[in-house]
Amino acid sequence: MVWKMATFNVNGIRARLPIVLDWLQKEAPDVLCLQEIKCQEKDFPFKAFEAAGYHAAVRGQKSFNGVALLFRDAPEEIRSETGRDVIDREARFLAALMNGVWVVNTYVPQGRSPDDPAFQFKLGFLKELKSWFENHFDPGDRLIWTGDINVAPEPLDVFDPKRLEGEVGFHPEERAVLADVTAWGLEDVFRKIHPEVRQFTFWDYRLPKSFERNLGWRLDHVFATRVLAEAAVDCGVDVEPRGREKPSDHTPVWAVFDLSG
Amino acid sequence: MVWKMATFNVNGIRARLPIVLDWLQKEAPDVLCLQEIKCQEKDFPFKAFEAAGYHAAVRGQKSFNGVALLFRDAPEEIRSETGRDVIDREARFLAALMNGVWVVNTYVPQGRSPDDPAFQFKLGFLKELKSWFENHFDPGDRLIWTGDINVAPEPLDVFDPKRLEGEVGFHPEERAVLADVTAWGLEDVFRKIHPEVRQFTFWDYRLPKSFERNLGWRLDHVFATRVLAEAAVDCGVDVEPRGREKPSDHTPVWAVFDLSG
DNA sequence: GCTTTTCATG
DNA sequence: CATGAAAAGC
Repeated sequence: MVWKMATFNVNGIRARLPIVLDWLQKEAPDVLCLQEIKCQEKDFPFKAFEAAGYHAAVRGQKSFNGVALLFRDAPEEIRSETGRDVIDREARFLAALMNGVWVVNTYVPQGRSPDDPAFQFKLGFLKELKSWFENHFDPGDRLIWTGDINVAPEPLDVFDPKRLEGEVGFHPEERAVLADVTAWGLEDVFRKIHPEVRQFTFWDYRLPKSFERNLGWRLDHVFATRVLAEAAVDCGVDVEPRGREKPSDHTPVWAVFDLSG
Repeated sequence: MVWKMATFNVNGIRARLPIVLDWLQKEAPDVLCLQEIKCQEKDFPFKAFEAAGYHAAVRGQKSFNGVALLFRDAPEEIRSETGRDVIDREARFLAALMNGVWVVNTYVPQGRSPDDPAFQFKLGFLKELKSWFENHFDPGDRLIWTGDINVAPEPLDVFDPKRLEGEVGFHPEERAVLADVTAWGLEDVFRKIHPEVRQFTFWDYRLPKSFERNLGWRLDHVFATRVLAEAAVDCGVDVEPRGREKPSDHTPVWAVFDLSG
């Protein structure tokens, strides 16, 4: 069975509804992980997605954050909480077991600035996630950790690594903590398939013409346990939605896996 | 010379720009009087109108009110103040002499409720306008008073005169004051041309499906001095803009005059 | 309902 | 440069 997943930080699902619906139609993933839906469950546009053939699970919050999963086939299990302090503090986590794969969708805190308490919140979130993986899963399981991870892992993943070194999103401490999480047993699927490609997933609204000048960051990831990463057939970033009218500042990342084995 | 004027309460010119541009293209009036532009002069979209072949005069105010004139040919004179207390208090008045006709564009205060100070403000505005006409013009001049007058003159001008009797916009006191202004020497051009037609120009957003059910009011008017009213060739309400996506709650009223005589 | 301002967040 | 919220006005 060939299985396609994707992740998209939409920056407000209500504002981005036409773009997301068009993308579902065009790419027809089995699952789409959303971040920054910026609404409560009661305000989530379930109907529009039903009409497009997708069901949804939502972990909402008023105004900020919020994550969701859109899927064609009912998941076997859904988790919107880890029972831990940091991760559960805001609506940033939603996991589901679908087609035998655990899909863990996170909106990792942005971190604000390295000397802000938000930065420690970000590091704490990542550390807690690692311990949650350790306690609930085995690196031999079929598991994907995806979403807006808000960390660019390598110099190749930011538009100007010298200038951006030490900035939030490309700070050595974050990269070390991220490396520690993935060291549990996760591979960066995009990087595995495209070892040398400089491809971003986020372009800041506040930097003038950032998208036109490709001044971006690769912050949205698909990490998979080794068994799954070896089953990855393809992985890519679709830049089209970022070029449309009223785009999100992020654009979708997708991956295809052959789950036959 | 055949001359076409129109009036449109846009409820925010920035939000209504596409609708107004389409309407100018479609109807090509010589003058379009706008009300409730809801912006300061510095935020008025002059450029977009220039590109469409129209120049603008603006009496702006932050957030509320605001009136403007769009015209093809430069006016001979423009007035944005009367020098009076009530009319000049807010951005609700803009007059220009164009093609030998004085076009007086007003956004008459809505009045809020009959026991609110805003209601007296509305009555005072109308009374002051009458005295301004008396002091500056002669009923024999070519003059048009137009805009959102916020009064339905007759039972035929509201969707349910029994139910609405005494409500703001159809209160006997306002109708009396309006009748007193027009008694100076102004005719209701729409009503002169269509003596029996029940045609509204405003449908409240807050009343569910008001437009679809035609639960409206005729609040936007073209009053002309007798000489001019006799030169009126046609007058109508264009309901199309009110039926579009993201409409204003008002729709344009237009009139055509034969100015040859 | 709909548009505006101001505010908080990214 | 975006989003969403809240309040004021009609």
